[in-house]
Formats: sequence, structure tokens, C-alpha cells
Amino acid sequence: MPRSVASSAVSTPYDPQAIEARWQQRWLDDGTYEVDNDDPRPPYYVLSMYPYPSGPAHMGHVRNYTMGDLLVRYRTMRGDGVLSPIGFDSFGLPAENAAIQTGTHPRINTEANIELLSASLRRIGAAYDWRRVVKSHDPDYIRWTQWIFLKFHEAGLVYRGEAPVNWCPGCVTVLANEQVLSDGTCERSGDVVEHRDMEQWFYRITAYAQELLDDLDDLEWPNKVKVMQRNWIGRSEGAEFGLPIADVDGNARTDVEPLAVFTTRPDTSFGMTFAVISPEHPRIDELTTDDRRDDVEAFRASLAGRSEIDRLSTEGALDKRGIDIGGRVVNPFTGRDIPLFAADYVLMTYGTGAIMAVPGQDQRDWDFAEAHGCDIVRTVQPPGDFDGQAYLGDGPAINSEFLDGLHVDDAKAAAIDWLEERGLGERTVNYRLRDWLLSRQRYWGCPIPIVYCDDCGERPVPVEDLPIDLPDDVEFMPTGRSPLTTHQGFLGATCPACGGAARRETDTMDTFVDSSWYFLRFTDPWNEEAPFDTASASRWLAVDQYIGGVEHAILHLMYARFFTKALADLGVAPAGLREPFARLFTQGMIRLGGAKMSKSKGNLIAPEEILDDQGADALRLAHLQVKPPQEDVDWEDFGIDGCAKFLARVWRLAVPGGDLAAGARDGSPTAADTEVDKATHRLVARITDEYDRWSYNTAIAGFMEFTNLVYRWVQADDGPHGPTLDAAVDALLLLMAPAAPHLCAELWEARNGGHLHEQSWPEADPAMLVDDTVTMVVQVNGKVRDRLEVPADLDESGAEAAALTSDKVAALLDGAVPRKVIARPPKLVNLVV
RNA sequence: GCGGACGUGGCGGAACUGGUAGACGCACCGGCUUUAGGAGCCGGCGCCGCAAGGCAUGGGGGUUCGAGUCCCCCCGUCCGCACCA
Repeated sequence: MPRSVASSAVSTPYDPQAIEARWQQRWLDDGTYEVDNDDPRPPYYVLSMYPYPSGPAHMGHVRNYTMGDLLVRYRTMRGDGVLSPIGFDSFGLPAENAAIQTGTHPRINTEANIELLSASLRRIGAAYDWRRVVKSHDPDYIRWTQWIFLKFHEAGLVYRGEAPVNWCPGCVTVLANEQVLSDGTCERSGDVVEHRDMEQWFYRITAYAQELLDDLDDLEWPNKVKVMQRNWIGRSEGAEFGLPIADVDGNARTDVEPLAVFTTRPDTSFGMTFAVISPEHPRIDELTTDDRRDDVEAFRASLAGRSEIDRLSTEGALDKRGIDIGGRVVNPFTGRDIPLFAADYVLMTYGTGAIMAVPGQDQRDWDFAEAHGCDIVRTVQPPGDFDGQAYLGDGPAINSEFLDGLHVDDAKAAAIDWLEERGLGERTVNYRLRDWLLSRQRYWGCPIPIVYCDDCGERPVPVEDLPIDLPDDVEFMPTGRSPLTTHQGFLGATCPACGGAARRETDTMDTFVDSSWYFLRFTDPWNEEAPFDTASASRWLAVDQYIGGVEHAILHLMYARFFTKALADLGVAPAGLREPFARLFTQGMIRLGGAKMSKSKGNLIAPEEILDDQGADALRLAHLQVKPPQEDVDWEDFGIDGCAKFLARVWRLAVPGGDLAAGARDGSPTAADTEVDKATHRLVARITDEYDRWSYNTAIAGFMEFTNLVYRWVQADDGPHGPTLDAAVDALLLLMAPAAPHLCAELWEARNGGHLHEQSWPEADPAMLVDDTVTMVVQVNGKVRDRLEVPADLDESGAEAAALTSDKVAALLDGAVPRKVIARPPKLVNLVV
């Protein structure tokens, strides 16, 4: 048969360095993975999460980008026009902190790091359309980030407000709620976060709370991530109603606003024996009586010095955590006046900042009531064997007049109806989700396009003045204070309304803003009239497969979803685009010595050393083989050498003129040849399925198993038949191409000429997937006793008959007749005696 | 505390819908090949036992002809949230 034998590869040993550099250059030169917006193939969008350029790729990147690249190459061979873009989340604190320490401008460092990371990505063989690169700090990108801000501003989705903010002393900036860990420390620096009241910019993400919750249902995302998002949004249904303020005689005053409370248990209202407000509540002074004023002030002062960790810890005696403020309110259900407390655990930022306390059905209220001598009234009948304190379960209402006898759900509805009929309150929904604080008091971020005029107030910058870029002639102060705040050239602006002098906003945007729309820009990165056009976005979005780490389960993914919905509603993105990422895959992280591999822990393994030694294909294969991709891995478990040996084995099998190619003979196929042909087709079917299911570790096992089989056959069968061997090896190269792209491309070219990655994906012949005979298991009482070769089309009675021919079975039966026979031909027969 | 995931050889892991437990790799052991290398090829490798055979998927029950897989209880590990009214 004709076979082009490239002289360059004859019997040469496997040399990953030479091969890999050559193909990486070739993919760039040929634009193999460039795709235009009018590409005739079906569109498929594969995206790995926007990396922060901190230098060359680390192992986590390699894992992430190997998975993405496998999919890009696989889908391309399947015939799709795959959009595979790459970009850089290039604003952010590390570059600015480095500037403060070394004096090197963040732009210099960042651009150098982008080059390093790009080079690493090319070295692992990751294929991208490099024409579409997007960088957050690029003026072309800043312009559109600012443009979107202004669009949102116009639509009321951006506002400026005084708010208690999380201030990180280490980062010298405020943090979004999401960036503060549950122990009250900064997710970046680990510093204890302080609380300050500041004027800040917010995105009104809460306007989309319900939609963000509802639309999770249809996403093909890991359940874990959806659960985390649902918890974060934290929807709770209940009622909001007013507690009238009591006069000295305990009667409800009508001349002052009642105190609003939110509850999810309106059914327990008759058991409300006291109420609690947040120490930060704006009405606390009004509701504090003069005789209590000094004590309340002292209590509030004691909180001011306490950190958030302390304040939110569950520890601490409840008598110390709350104080009677003297004022009394009326329980509208009972008409009785009850005491009012202030307690640190009531948050001003959730609900109304005030709660009704029902000790009978809430353990914390029970504890508080005991500590402060309040009454406890059960309003839900606990079961007879209940011996706890507060009872949280279902049961008939008691001590609740018109609610008595109703179970919790019905009682809730009846209680709300009662409130609504009297105009005292209403059914409400509360969300834990809060608006997204986007201001950062830092230099290296996207400037907020707002100016402040003494006469006209805050004014958006006209779009024709965009981008507002960062000045380069700045000095970084060791205080960490943003140089923008003292840069006269930047500060000075003209008011777009009156033409007078104005001062520019010096806060920049949270970098999560940049990553909230980059996937849209990739669809149309050359556009100078708009951030992207709707047709391009419509063609590619939603992203068919998004790949990244679980650490972005809440922050980035929630923000990007919000941006997509808002942009669609503003007519910037296609109206029907409700979600950016149809499918999400979260790959596991890499640990070393039991700890997450990270720069800060100093336990990094540099990919370069392995790339220099065993090569990119071996490293990729090791990442794919070591564990299911979604699970965390210990670096100690990686088998780079084993993978490199396997690749060398494939090389020797496939290389023209190699040892195993010798001795090829012609003539009619033997039975052994047919078995190999069938194994080839089974492999095609298997790998296709496993790639589709992200079962990459078993796919690699499949390659090894198949290679072993071919080796044994070649050596046992006195030289292979040429066509069978060629078909087996070519199929192996095609199937392995997405996993080990360089080696396979090289071998393909040497064997067949042409470019492997332009070949189409092989298809298994269904006729080759069926066998004439199969191994049937014979069980006696459910235990395997024998295995028989039987025809594949055996029926039940045939299977039973075959089973009874077994000597081993006959010996066990010892003449007895099976009581029952379960035949599942052709796989299994179970004889029950 | 609430929510989620999980528990299989010395190790990482296979076993898609209940039907041959341990694929594949690592480690280890043996053999071959004049080969000295980070080699290659073949074979062995759950535990107990000379064997026949028995025992095995965190522990205990259950459903079923049959359970790693389904149900209940318990133990343990990891992750997320955590005074949210």
C-alpha cells in the first residue's frame, strides 16, 4: 500500500522538544485555530476562565488549559467552528503592590507577564485564536468597560451611596461583600476587615436577585455551584409588619411610625414576647428611654471596638450581647406591650434591622429570653416526646387565638392575611444578596467615568470622551494611597453640564467588572462602535463550555450572569441572552504536601522544568490521566515518567521504519487480525463517549490498553498484516490528537502526510462493535462458578441449557434441580437451589 | 448547626442504567534481551490458604435470584455557608 515515509522521521527516537516547538509554530503560522464570525461550520464556544497574568503558567493553569484545549481540538475534529479565545485579566492588586515595592510601573510588569503567560500557554500546546486577545488594561477595553458603566448608570443600575463598607487595611481599599471570608478576613490578603462608612459606587445586582435564582435551574452546571449560588442569593419568604410604639401605659401610639420587623414565621407572632433592634438602627436613640441612655451608649461603644469576627462569633453570653433599651412596643396580635432590646447579632444590613423575638420557636430567642428574664410562650404544639427547648418543627398552633389548630404553612398564610386586611403589614421576600460594591481606592483598575462639579454635582463623562485612561506619570507611595488622588492632570476635568471646573472620580472599578463581560468582547474584539455587536454575541453565546476553578463559584459567575442579563435588557446584548455560560466544568485544584499549590505558600512546581524534560504532551497526559478532572489532585500522584514512557511506546509503534513496522505481511486477515480490527472500532466508540463525558482519565487508560493489545498482537502474531496495523495506529493517533497534539501530528504527517488536526473525527462501524460469541457468567446462588463462551444471540432457554452443561455447575448441583433460574442472555445465568 | 460531595488493593483510580469487583497507571516481584539506561519486551501482583476453597468495596441492618451501585441507621473525611430573623 502507498505510504509516504517522511525521511526526517525514519526510526528517529521520540524527541518531544523538536516536535513540540515545530508544531506550535505551525499552528500559529497556519492560523489553525483562528475562526471567523462567518465561518460556515456550526459554532461552538469553548472558554477557559480569564487568567490574571502573574508570570509564566503555573500547574493550575496547565490543568485548566489542558482540559480546555482537549475540548477545542476534539470539537474541531468533530467538524465545529470552535471559538477558542484567550485574554488577560490584567488589572489588579499584585501589579500595584509590586509597583509600591519596586517602583516598576504596573503596566510594565503586567505586559511582561502577559508575554510570559502567553509563551507558556503556547508551550503547553494550547490552541487559541490569538487575533482576538483581550486585555482588561488595554484602552480599547477600558473604553467599553466605562461605556457599559455609563449605560448601567443611565438605567439606574449604578448608584452612589453611603454604606458601611468592608475596609481591608492590607489592600488599602474597600472590598465587596463577597470578598470577605466568613471569619471576617480579606480573601486576598488575609487581613482582618474593618468597617467604615463611606460613599461608594454600587451595581444594583439585587434588581436581578429573583432572576439570578430562577435561571440557575436550566444551567448545566455542577450542582454544587448552583447550591452555592442559591445560598448566596438567600431568598426567604415571610412578612414585614409594624410594631406600634407603646406609650407609658402600654398602649399603641398612633402619632409615631411603628417599628418595622421582618419574619419568616408570622405564624408564631402570638409568641412574640420581646423585640430586638440592631445597635446601628437609625431609630435607636428615639426608642431608648432616658434612664437607659447611658447604658445603651456604653453598650454601643463596647461594640465599636470589636472586630467583625468577634461580633459575629456564636460564642459569648447572650446577656452581654444585648441590652434593654427601655422603650416598649406593642405586639399587634396580642395587643400587649413588650420590651425592646438592642443586640449585636441583629444586623442592620438584613431585613429591616429589627426582629420580633419568639423564644418558643427559636433557640437563640429562647436563650436570650432566659438571659434577660423574658416570657416564653409556645405557639406551636411540639410532639409528645419532645424534650428540647425551642421547637422548630411543624405542629398545630396553640395560644394563638384565630390561628389555633392550623399547621405552620396554613398558619403563616392566615397570619399574613390578617396583617394585610388590617393594613399592618404584608407578605414580603427578602434576599441575602446585597448590591455589588464596585469602588476600589486603587490605581491599577478601570477608572470610574464620573466627574464631580461644585455646581452640577456628579456627572457621567460623555461617551465621546472615553476612554478615561490611567496616567503613566505617577509615583507609588508606600502608604498605598492611590496616586490618582494627587495627580493634578488626572483630577482636573471639565463639567459636561456647565463647562466649569470639575474633579474626576479617583476610585477605580473592582476587577471583577472587567471579567464580567470579556466573554462577550471575544465575539467581536475589533468593534470600535460598540463593546460588541449583537449579531456576533448572538452567534457565539451562550458559551458552550466554560472551564475554570470552583473558587469562582460565587463571585465571578454571579457577576457575569448579572452583567449578561442587564446588557441584554439594555439592548446591548441579544435580548434572548439570559445566561452567559450554558455549561460549566470546574476542575480540581492541585495540592503539594497536602496544601493548595500557590505562590503565597511557596510550594509551586514549575511546569517549565517538565516541559524542558519530558515535554508538553507528557505533562498534558499526566494531568488527564492522574484523576477524574473535577477532583483535587496531589502532585505526588502525578506519573509524568509513566506518561512519557507511554508516548515513547506509541512513537515506536507508529513511526515509519520503526521496529514494529518491520515484518508487515500481506495476505488474507487472520482471526487475530479481525480481533484487532474490532478492538480499533471499539476504541473509537469508547473514546468518543469518554471525551463527551469528561472521563479523560479512563480515556487515557483506553489508549494504554489498546496500545498494549496491539503490541502483544504484533509480537505474538509473527508480524502484523499491514492494513490492520495501519488502521489501528491511525485511529489511535486521531483519537489521541486532542490529548497529545504534538506527537500525534508529527506521526500523522510522517505516516500519511498532511495535518492531523485538520482530519475529521473517526467513526466506529456498528457492525464491528458486535461479537459472535461472548463470555457468559454462570452463577449458583448468586456466586460466580463458571464462565462459558456462548453465541451472542443466545435466548433464555439456550442460556439455561448452556449453563447446565458446565461441569463445575453440575458438581455443585450434585443432581439437584435448580429451584429457580434467572437467565439474562448472553451475559449471565443464575441458578438458585 | 445547615447544605453539598465522598469513603473500593501498598498508592491514584476503573466498574455508564443493580449482573464477571479491582480496567489503566504507579510501586513492588520474577523472567528475557550484551543492554549499563531516567532503557526495552514478557509475566506476576486484593486478603487468608499448599490446594480445593473462603473472605473482601468505612461499620451495621434491609430490599433483591443477585448490591460497590438502591433504602434506613451509624462512623469518618473533604468542601461551602454560618447569629440572615
